[in-house]
Amino acid sequence: MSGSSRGPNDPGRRDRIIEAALDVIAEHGVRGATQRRIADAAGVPLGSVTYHFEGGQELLVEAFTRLAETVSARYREPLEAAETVEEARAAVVEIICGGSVWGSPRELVLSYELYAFASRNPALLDVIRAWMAASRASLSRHFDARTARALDALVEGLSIHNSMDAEPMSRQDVAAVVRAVSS
Amino acid sequence: MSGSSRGPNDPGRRDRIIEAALDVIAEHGVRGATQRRIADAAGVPLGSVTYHFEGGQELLVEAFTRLAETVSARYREPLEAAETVEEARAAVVEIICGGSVWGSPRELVLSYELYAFASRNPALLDVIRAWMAASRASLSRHFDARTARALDALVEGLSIHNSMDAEPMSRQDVAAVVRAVSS
Amino acid sequence: MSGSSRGPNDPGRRDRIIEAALDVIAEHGVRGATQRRIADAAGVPLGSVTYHFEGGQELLVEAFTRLAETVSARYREPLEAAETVEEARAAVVEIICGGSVWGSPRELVLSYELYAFASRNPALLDVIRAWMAASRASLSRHFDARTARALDALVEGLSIHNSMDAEPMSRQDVAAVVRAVSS
Amino acid sequence: MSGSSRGPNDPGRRDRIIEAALDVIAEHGVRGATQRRIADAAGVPLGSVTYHFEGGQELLVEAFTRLAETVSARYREPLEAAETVEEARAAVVEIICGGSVWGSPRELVLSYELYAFASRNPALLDVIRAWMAASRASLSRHFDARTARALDALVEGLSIHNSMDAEPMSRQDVAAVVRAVSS
DNA sequence: AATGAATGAGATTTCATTCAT
DNA sequence: GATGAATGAAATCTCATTCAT
Repeated sequence: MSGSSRGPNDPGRRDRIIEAALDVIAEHGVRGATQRRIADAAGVPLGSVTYHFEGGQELLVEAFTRLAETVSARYREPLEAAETVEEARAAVVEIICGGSVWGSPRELVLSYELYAFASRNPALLDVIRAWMAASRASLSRHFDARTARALDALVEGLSIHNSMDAEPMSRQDVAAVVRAVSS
Repeated sequence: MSGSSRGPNDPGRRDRIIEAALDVIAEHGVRGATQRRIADAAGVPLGSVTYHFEGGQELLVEAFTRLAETVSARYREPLEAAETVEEARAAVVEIICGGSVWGSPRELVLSYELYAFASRNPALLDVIRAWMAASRASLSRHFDARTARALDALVEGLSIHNSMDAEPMSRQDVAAVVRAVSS
Repeated sequence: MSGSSRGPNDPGRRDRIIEAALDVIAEHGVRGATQRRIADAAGVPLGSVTYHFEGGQELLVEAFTRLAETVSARYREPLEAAETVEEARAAVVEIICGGSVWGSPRELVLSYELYAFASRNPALLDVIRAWMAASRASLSRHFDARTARALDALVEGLSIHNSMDAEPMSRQDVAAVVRAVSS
Repeated sequence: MSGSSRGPNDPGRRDRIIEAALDVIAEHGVRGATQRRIADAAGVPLGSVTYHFEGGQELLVEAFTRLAETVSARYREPLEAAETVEEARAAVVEIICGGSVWGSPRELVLSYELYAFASRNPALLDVIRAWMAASRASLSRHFDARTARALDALVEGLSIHNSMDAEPMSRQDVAAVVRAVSS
């Protein structure tokens, strides 16, 4: 009975492949995210990728879905913790300036890849819409619908520009803009 | 004798290939932008692509550079035409809601691909920075630096979200947000 | 059920490709030794060549290494069989004139290709040096070091010239020269 | 009348291409001797190579023919200058050990390429035979036919081995072998 | 005569997928 | 269930040659 052949010997493997896929996409882009590279990054044999995922498309969809969920969760937390409008504004500033949501350039780069990829993939477009809806729902606990939407867009735009600018906008200026939009 | 479009004399060919590359990227993504597809889209033989461009990377860089210049120009025009702050605000609203800058989903999709691609290509990062600087310069004719930056980010964020939302933010609401940020 | 030569189980395939490579080099030169031709000669699909060898360079190096080992072994045998100096001289003459070492023009032609190729490949230069050292070691069982070296060079030079001359040097004359060098 | 279009503007160009071809073969092998590389090495446009030579084969044949003539001439001179047998022996030793004939590894490497290439090119085989005949004729002024042939082979073999050995045979030893063969 | 542009053929390489075990 | 071997398709790249000027 030693070494049973029933059941997965490595239950976390599927997850590891998904995480590795995101790493590879961040480093090489969707274009360079070949199954072999993903397998290497995950430390599993190539056949394992084909075994766990029916084609490369499926793996990409799952990876991006996970990305959206992860980032979305990190977005929601500080907003749900806020109890006053003032705290909510501070949370928005933190999301834009702090490293808590877009922890590293990694997530932001991945989001560009996601947007590009989702343009041709309806399933992922739905994932993005759900993500956006969740973000706005969190904001709506503190702001009216239109302001929530505007703040959400502001987070998006400032995050992108800050990541590309030589010097990002100061936290103080971000706070001023957030206040202007939300009052 | 009337200018055949083939043979040794086709001075616009290089340009046509670049335009075709953008079309193919918009339709199939950077991942699907193979040289053969680009050649077919441009109506030139495959060898012509490798003749005019030293490898696929160079072609992508040139194509994205052209994209940035084109979109940047379309962004600048309405702002430079504006003569009062009020007109400038209207121009910003038009850029976000109208079809003049992001004429079609095409340009927006291409910009996602560009952001993703530029993350791994310093030369293109510089192109993007120049684009952003030009946009802000146009805005700075009417607004102070911080506001210019904020509006630029707002354009980015709202454009993206509007393109993905089932129903985009109304022009009226956009105008309200623009006014809030710029006063 | 009788061992099909295809499918996932063909352990000799790597070897067959190497042999085929030597055949193709002999017939078409290193210049004409394309992977497709080698694959055809080995009776395997093209993909199989790239699967077993990391690039064409590796295949060439392995093929030439095998050539050196094969020819070297054939060189050594008659010399190790010899028990007297007289028999050793006869063995040298046999190596030069008989078909035992340079069985066919094939091996000699291959050795030109090897020398040319090794000029730009340190690993193969080492293989050749080992080959030469082995040859001299065999000769040194019967002759002093300097004579061994001279005889080895003589074998080389006469083999080459005989293969290109319209009429090779007679066995009798070869024997005389060998005697002159080794006394 | 300035810049007449009649007649070749650059009469030495054909020669320069041939020399460049030998340089490229020495550096990259016949396999790497592409017309583009040769054109670059000669400092002429690519079209010029096709213009002066009907196909790459012709260029290679001419280049190797020139090589044979050049090396052959350098071989002949010291032997024709010799007036006694003793001087002739010294000349042979000089050919093997000195840098006068195989001035650099370049010529020797080129000769491997030539031998390999000539195996599949009858015209070049004739060039090699003529070269060998000329060498022997020079030697025959001082030695009998059989000895001439043996010395010629010895030159070949020792040159090759010396070029590959970590340490070449000493001039003194070479002289002893030459004497042994030629007495 | 001479050449740069152009192109088709083909060589190399990469890749997703299949399959036997 | 899991995987290494294997392969065909296709993408990239190289090259000799052709052609209009």
